[in-house]
Amino acid sequence: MEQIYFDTAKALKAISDPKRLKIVDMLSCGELCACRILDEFHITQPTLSHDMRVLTEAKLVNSRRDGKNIYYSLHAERLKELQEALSNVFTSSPDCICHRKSDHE
Amino acid sequence: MEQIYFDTAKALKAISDPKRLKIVDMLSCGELCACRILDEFHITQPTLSHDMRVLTEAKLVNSRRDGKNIYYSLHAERLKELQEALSNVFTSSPDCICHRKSDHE
DNA sequence: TTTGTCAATAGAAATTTTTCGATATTTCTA
DNA sequence: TAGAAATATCGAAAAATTTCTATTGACAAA
Repeated sequence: MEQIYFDTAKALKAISDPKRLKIVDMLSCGELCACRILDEFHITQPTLSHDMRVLTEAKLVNSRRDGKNIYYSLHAERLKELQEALSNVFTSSPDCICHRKSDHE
Repeated sequence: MEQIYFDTAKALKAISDPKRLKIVDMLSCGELCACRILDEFHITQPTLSHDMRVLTEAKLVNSRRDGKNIYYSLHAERLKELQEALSNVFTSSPDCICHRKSDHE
């Protein structure tokens, strides 16, 4: 199977959770520190840390340290790539598998 | 937490799998029967049946019976809605949570 | 350099997801 | 109507995810 399906699925999995989706939404207005994000949820600090790791490992979110705080922001380019990948999947393409012959036709 | 995050996350979860993402890609060229889809993967028939149920329950895919076969097709409107929901999440909005005051500011 | 604050990691329990073999259901055809 | 073909459902095992408590690590301020 083509790599693009694995890469796209991994990014989608990272945001296929209401909490992480809301975090991305929050970050869309600009960077926020972990403690600020934590305020919005009824979860423990390690749980948020895990969620942020999922988002950063999927390259959807950047992080930087400023003193004691970690600030998170969206990886805009990567998000755009994800949207484009989705558009490609959702719309017909000439080299689509379904244009090949099969025994069922 | 807002309902839109749950609804969107559920749809995303349905396609956050390389196999199901490829199935959507295949369907983007037009409807296909289950047996035709099964040909493309090294999985058993019950496994595909489960995957198709996930996609149809997320309303991303329609199904219809024609004789012995079940034909699947994309639910174009719903896919469009998903893309729009994602765009909203990815871009800044005036009522974003991060515009509210907090103790950290 | 000690102490307090913020975030990451370790380890574990609970839940969800994936995937299978076996079986049931639906429909066509002989 | 009996058998074959396509798909769905059941029940279970394995793997992945979620989320916690406890602890560690990084940094700043006193």
